[in-house]
Amino acid sequence: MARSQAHDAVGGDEGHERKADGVRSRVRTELTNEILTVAKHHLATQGPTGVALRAIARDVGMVSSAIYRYFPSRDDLLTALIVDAYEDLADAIESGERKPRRSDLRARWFGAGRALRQWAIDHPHEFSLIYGTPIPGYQAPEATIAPVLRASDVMVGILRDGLSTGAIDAKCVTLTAASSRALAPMRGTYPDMPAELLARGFSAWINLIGLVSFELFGHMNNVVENTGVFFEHELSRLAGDMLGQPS
Amino acid sequence: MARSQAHDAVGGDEGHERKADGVRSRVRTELTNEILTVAKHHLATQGPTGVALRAIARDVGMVSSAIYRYFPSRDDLLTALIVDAYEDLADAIESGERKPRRSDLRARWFGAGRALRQWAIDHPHEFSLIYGTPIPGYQAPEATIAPVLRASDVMVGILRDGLSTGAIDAKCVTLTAASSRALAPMRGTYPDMPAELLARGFSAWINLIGLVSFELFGHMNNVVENTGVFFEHELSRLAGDMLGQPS
DNA sequence: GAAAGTCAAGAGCACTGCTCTCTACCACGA
DNA sequence: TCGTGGTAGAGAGCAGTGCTCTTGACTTTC
Repeated sequence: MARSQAHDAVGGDEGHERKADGVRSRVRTELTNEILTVAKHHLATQGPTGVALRAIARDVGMVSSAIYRYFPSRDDLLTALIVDAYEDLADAIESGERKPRRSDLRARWFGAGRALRQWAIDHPHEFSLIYGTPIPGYQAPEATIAPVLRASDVMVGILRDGLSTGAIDAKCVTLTAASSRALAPMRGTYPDMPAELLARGFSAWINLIGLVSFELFGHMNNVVENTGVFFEHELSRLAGDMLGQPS
Repeated sequence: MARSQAHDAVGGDEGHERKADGVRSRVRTELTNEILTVAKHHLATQGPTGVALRAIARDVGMVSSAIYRYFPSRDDLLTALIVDAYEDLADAIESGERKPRRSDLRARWFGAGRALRQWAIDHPHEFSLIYGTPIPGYQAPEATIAPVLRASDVMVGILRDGLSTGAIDAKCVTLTAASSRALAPMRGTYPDMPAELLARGFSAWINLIGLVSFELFGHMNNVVENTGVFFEHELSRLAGDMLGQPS
């Protein structure tokens, strides 16, 4: 839930935290939590423009300048919300993929995909914060790496299981030497996986996010009538590409 | 370039334009153009937040309230910029697809895809305005339908030519009855095309936009080293899916 | 030439992020 | 136990935003 990170971001020198929790620091984290909760509510109801320090301060019951004791700038507050959203999304995907029995790779893929779409529909502003236009001055903090990996771990996990049981053919896609080289960072993250399969998985992931973005951002108007059905169709197509055709 | 639309949006009752161009209306369109030019410059250099009526008015050399004579609100100005961006993008894709000889479907697809990516890289804020997070209160005006169709016409054109020469197998993808029904609006736009092929083409288009978004929005950091090479790889994969493997 | 319509200008409202100073207060060390 | 230093919130203020309304000048039309 990223609260501790937000706290650290303000506190700065950890030398003061060795004494653990005095009364003061406890009140501090409590207030930090309250600010974040109110900010999350504003984000969910009014979007990013609704995350205004003054408005949040009004709701929390303190003066606007006091907020700066907890978050040095509005961007820092938004960053905390972004980290929160990443964690939330990872939770949703993980729980969606965990429901089917482990041997049914296709069901696990569908579970993860559906969870992603449903979360995006339920939290449009949070999804936009992650996969929409980035905030101007902002660049992804370190804290987002972990939850991003959690989501990709789920997807790679499906492929890995399919590979070990022989359900997936690693050579399903051809990859030129240059393309393989281009994927070096990802191959470093999952050194046990064949590059071909990683490439295919990343493609599918991009496709998935693209699908949800298209739907959420209104680019399916006048094109697709029933976006849910179309999403299922695409999910099935991608499953076929990665895991082979259904039995 | 959407200037005339923007003008109409303000003028409102067309009954006054029958007398064609008096001195006054000519000055008016000239000023409208200047405002839009300045706004485009601000958008390109500082992003959407830089499109501030007061700042634009300062550059144009008039008082802020005067802008409202030409654009009733900031959203209307942004809408004009969005329409402009759509037209610009359609221009780029069309010219990119038109370079190779007509019989080389694969080259035409690559030309269109590369043009899309290059335009997005050259105009990141304009791309974000179109395919990024939508503006809160905003919904796509009628004027965007035409340029969107221009882009999709290019893609469908490639598929149509491949179909007529027999290079493409229409039955390359299976489509359930429900999926076919879900695509009713698109099928209405291109009644001569088989639904299977339209579905495949739309998928590829979503994939393309997703790829460019991922790259532009920084989601390929720590994953892909050479995004250009990866994009070519994906372009090739999508071409294989739609047009068959290269000779 | 007078009436009608159009326009820029200016003041003003309600916001925004952010900085600065000032004064309480609380926890800690001597 | 009493100072003292760091932390807290409060308030004023700056520069900017979108937007509205009124006022006076101008152009077009009859």
